[in-house]
Amino acid sequence: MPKYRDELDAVLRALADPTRRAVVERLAKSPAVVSELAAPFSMALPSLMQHLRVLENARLVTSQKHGRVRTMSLRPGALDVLHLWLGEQRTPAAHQADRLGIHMTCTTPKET
Amino acid sequence: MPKYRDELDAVLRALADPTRRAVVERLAKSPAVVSELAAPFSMALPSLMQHLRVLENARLVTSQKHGRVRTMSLRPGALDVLHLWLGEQRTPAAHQADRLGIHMTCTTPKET
DNA sequence: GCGATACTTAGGCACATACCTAATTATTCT
DNA sequence: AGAATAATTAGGTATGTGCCTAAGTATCGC
Repeated sequence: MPKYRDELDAVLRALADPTRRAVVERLAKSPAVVSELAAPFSMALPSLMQHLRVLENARLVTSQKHGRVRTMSLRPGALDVLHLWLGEQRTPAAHQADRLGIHMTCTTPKET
Repeated sequence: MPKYRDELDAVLRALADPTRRAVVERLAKSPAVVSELAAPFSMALPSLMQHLRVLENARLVTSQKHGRVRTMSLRPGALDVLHLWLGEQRTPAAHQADRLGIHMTCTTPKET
């Protein structure tokens, strides 16, 4: 039961950094190897690696190494825990907001 | 345009802390005054105030002072930006599911 | 085998964050 | 007015985070 909280905490902490969020955004499109992920950033490789480790510890991404190349992927359902929490927060206030016609961008998916 | 990113960044950073998240959870139920919010925590008041300031800067909450009492409320739609981002990160599989009208809401992600 | 490639490990520095106590301000109560 | 209450400001510490360089390990291609 407190597992959910820990999971959520790790996920939010991981996503609180712009670099890591950018990595997640990139991986949402498709898996990529470490050097691919590193390319867009003007950051030393070990620094990026550290971010990748954080993402992996938060179980947002997984990786597997083939030869000397490590491929990272976004874990399917990795963000579910966040969705769940968000859902819980839209209790009375959200309902009120809905009533008042204040926009609540619910689970309306976007096309890319 | 980069406003969205900044906003998202502030929100995620604010939510990355368990104390602040607990405050948000509390405020999702109803507005509350500072001392009410502080009560559940074994934390000095100024420490909690700092968290409240972070939440306010992230525009997750608003406050107004009447006399010597400050009442904090969750800003309606405060979490929309997160919802929006989350929607964008849905994996290709999720996009497909959306198209098909399958709702992939998580309940309890347990097993690995 | 040998150099190039793709990470990985180790160690270190600077600044941010989360907490504290003590003192202050501004209201409200008696 | 004077004491109690609610919040705020000021200032300090300890740990965490994000970044770096330098050096190491393990493959791959010739």
